[in-house]
Amino acid sequence: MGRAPCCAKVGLKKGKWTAEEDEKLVSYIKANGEGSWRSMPINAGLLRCGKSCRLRWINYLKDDLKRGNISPEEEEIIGRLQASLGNRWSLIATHLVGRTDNEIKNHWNSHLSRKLQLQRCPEIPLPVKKKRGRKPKSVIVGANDGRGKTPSRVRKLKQTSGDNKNADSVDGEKKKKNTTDTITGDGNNPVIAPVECNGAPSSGLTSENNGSSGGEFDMGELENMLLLDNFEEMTWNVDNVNYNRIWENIIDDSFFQPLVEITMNDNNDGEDEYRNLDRWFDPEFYTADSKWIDPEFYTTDG
DNA sequence: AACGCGACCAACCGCCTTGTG
DNA sequence: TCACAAGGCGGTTGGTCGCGT
Repeated sequence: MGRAPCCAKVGLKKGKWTAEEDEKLVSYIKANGEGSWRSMPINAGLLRCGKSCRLRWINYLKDDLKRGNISPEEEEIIGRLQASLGNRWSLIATHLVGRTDNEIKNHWNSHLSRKLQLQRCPEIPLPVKKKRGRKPKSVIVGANDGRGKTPSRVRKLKQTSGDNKNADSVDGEKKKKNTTDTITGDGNNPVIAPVECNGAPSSGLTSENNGSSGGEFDMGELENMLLLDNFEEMTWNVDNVNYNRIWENIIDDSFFQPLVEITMNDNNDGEDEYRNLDRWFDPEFYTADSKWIDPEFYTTDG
């Protein structure tokens, strides 16, 4: 039993907004600014609940919204961010100027998720539907359309931190109904559980076992990665230990997904440790000394 | 022309998070 | 520390549109 819905009050209008209502809302916000959503409808002379006003403003009436079809470039960004961040639409929306979380979410649910699954797992048959009805605005393409780049490697890395608690969970169980959230981990360091897909190209970084050690580390593959434009190296020193981290640049120069951390053990057995950074990463809160969540370790000996 | 069906998307619902006293 | 209110978020619903039969 949750809180009673805010729109349960008798007499409040629901459903489509009229042009007159839009006008009232816009003129009120332009005169008084955003905020105080609960009292706003009364002050603005609207028979709507505050939440409804907020949603209408954010998703439809704001000046800086970009209307129209989502471009292939935007789809590329959405796909990569969704792979990295999960269904955190509001966070994803901050990387797309003029797009709202609702718009991105709708676009994802309506055809991007299907499109990307075709690209990543073409061998998995999608539910066959009789092809009828309206053609989609943006044509759904198959795996070989030339636009689908290698999916974020993070998705292919094995998730091993099974006892991490989801920040959204209560008593170990998610309260929301029908949730398909793939993010695990604690509130500060949630981790995206990978999508298993036999058709995904091998990165050489994926361990076949769930143990904390062992597994093959393909140095050749790592070197090949470093030749790509979207991978970069970063090194630093903490307590006389050199760290060398490989980053995957998944969006632009300001958004990197850490992929592999290499700890240089120059002073003991000469083995370097390769740590699979199979963890979710929020660039807004990331610092170099962030705690890892149950990472996998790899050694040069394999 | 009428109907059925799928695509689209605005809006709703319910839970979580944050702010405040 | 706790309770409450308000804001925010993500999942879902349902109305509308347009194409195929």
